[in-house]
Amino acid sequence: MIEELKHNYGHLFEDELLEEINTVGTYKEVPEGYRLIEIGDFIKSMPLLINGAIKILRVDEKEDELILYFLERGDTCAMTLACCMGQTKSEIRAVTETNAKLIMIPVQKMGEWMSKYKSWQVFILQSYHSRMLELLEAIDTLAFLKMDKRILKYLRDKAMINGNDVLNITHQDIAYDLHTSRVVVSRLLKTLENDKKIKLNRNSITLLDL
Amino acid sequence: MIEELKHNYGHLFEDELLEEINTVGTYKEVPEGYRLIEIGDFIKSMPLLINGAIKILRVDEKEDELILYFLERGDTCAMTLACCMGQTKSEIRAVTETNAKLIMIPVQKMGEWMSKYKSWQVFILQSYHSRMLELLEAIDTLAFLKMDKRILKYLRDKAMINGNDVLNITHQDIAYDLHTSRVVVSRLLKTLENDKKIKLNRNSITLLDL
DNA sequence: TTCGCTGTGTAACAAAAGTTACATTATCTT
DNA sequence: AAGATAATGTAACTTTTGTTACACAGCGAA
Repeated sequence: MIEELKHNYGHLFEDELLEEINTVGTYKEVPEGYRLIEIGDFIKSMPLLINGAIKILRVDEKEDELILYFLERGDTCAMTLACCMGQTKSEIRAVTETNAKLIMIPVQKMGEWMSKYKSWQVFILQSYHSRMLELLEAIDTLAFLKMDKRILKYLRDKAMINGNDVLNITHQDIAYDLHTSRVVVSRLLKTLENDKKIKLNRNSITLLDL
Repeated sequence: MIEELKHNYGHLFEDELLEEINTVGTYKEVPEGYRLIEIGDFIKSMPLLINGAIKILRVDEKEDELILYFLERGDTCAMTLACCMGQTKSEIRAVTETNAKLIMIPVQKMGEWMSKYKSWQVFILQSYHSRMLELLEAIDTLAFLKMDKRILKYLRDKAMINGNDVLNITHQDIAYDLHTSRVVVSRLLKTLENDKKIKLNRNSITLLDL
């Protein structure tokens, strides 16, 4: 695991810290669609993403979902950070978007390394910052965009994350992530197809306007 | 300023840190409605709020606004934190909701104190966490609530912040904060009045259902 | 091949929010 | 008191989104 660590985090952390991570961290491989974190979970370890992607969702009392953002290689979950530090429950759901490899770090180490390694401190603060910006982007999307633009943005983000312009996804899946209804999604997708922005097939959507 | 500092932050910081804050910080009194931070500003100092309240807004290219949350006594602006650390521009607008007293801390000190004072480290991380939770609440509001509930929530938050159930505010003001139109606000407020939840007067709204 | 399930297309209607337009009322200015 | 200005009320209409209902197509299992 040390080579993968170096490859993904070598430019961020000094060797000593990489060694420590290697020693106390647990390597974990997770299949696509696995629920890493559930609302209300107490978090005992924090994930460093080695490869793959993770989808972060907000869920309300009625189990209505809304996608917040995706995490990629080199990212960590700031919400988890917060939960670790504050000993509070998770406010979000995390689901693997693709197969993923992670390293789990026990909570106690986080605070310890904060004082010990400047690079870790910077990493944690920057993670918070990035996640904050992603939440702001999610807010912009909700507040300022109509549903057709939201769908388009969602498809583009997803294509980016998966590194593929052909998305294997159903209209119902999109409806869940954007917290709307399947009929609305089908309707707007059809308009996007007529505008030559996408191509629709059963269980797949191809992005055309890149 | 040292007494006010102790009164508001004494339970958080050790005496030595309070002394440092007192030495390097600048005391500042700001009237209601003053723009503390504008989108795109480079932040050179970070504010500790002594009393009063600050409204944090998101603004898009077309100058459309949306309220994110209010800051109160004892809070600091995590977005400012992020900007300070990362040397990036502000992503939000901050306007005093009431007259306010603040202490401005120069950027350089932030990182310095992070390593030097455990209490400062905890304070900064908790601030990030709190602001993160407020952004999530803003997202919930946008994604899961209809406009009538959003208005009611807004009025309650505002009453809480101002410590007064009588709000001196116009329908247009509300429309700006919630990013909708004045007509929509007037219409829904009238319905809320008919439901005996509020009492409407020119330039003021009284909350009835507490 | 037939059956059944899942996914998609679409019509018809309802609800929510946004827009335009104008009347009315309160408050301030002169 | 008269006129100007700002704030509110409301009607009529449009657009956007959500809901219900149903037809039909693709595809795998029996």
